Amino acid sequence: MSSDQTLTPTSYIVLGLLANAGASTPYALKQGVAGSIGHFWSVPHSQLYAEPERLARAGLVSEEREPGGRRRRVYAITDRGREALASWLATDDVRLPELRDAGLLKLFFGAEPGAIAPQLAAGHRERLELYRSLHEGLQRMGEPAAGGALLTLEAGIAHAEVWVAFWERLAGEDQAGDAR
Amino acid sequence: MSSDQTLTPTSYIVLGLLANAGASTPYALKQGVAGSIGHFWSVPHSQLYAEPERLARAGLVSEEREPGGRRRRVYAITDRGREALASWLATDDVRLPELRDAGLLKLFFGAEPGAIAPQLAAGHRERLELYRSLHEGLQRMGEPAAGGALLTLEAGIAHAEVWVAFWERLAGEDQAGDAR
DNA sequence: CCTATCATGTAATCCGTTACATGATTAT
DNA sequence: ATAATCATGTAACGGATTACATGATAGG
Repeated sequence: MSSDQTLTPTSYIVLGLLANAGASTPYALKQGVAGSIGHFWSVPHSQLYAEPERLARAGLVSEEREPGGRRRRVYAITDRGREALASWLATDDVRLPELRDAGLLKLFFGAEPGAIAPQLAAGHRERLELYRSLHEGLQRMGEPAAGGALLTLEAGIAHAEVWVAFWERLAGEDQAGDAR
Repeated sequence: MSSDQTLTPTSYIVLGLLANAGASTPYALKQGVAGSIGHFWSVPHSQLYAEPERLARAGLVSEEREPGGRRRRVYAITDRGREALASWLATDDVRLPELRDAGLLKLFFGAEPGAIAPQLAAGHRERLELYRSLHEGLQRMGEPAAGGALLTLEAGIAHAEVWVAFWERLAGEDQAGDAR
């Protein structure tokens, strides 16, 4: 019951996944992240070994070992973990996110747009199409309780569209300038 | 000349500011960040004391002390620092940024949109208006060499618009649902 | 058989966040 | 004078990145 109270976003990702998927090994968490929220907030797999340990120390998850074979660690969310997750979900802590985009940083400091815009445009376009197909897939199989994922993807789509338009504009302008 | 080569975005922010503004104290760097790039990529002031030290060890900036008074440290970019900055600006390292938005995270894990949307909508709207006025100001005083800042603000405006629309939609939908 | 890739974990390093602290100015 | 804010720094702690490592499983 040493609840230090300083939970990070990584903590809530682990708690959230455990709440949705039930007891999981770190590897299962890794799969869970990769297949869903990881598109918007990735977590290196080493953290998915370290973080459940911390949460176990805080009493928010329980830790057991598989009986046979590799005796892997299996984590499950506890009642206190559910409480912590629920109270986080309910609070309106409005820390506005920053863009923190390395491409923008370069642009700001005077990089030639043509040197970076095409690659970024292509990357964001690819991501945009992934989001669209994921969204379509989720919608098609009318999952209940997938509402959060749908909304998340909608936000991702809108942002990817903005980025594609932005970098494509710069790529185009530069190309025009060079061609003249 | 111990060039470890592992420069972070913070490193380039410091190098970029020193290249643009000339020799600066950490406090001047802090002002520089706050007034410009800090809107998109903030850096706590403690880093603006630590980072120049690292860069000095790597030979990318020089460090001197004011002769009189407080003998504050003054940093200036060196030729090697300019090279490092220029080569970073020229490379098309396409690490796509992630959204990493705490609000989205909550949404994904099932938060009630109405609990968080209004605050976020308001916050993003405020930021949007700041960006617009900064953009207008920059444009009005037709600075040369402010092209990067203008483009950065244009990206910021487009993203803020997307966020405002997204959270306002959720705030509205929820309100409608509650009102019934 | 051999070699990729998947699965599963540990270790080291370090940046970044978060306090803590105190000297100067300015305002009341 | 005294409070408040600006200016200027230091210290500690810990999460995140990155690399290192090795056992299974499947494909060729």
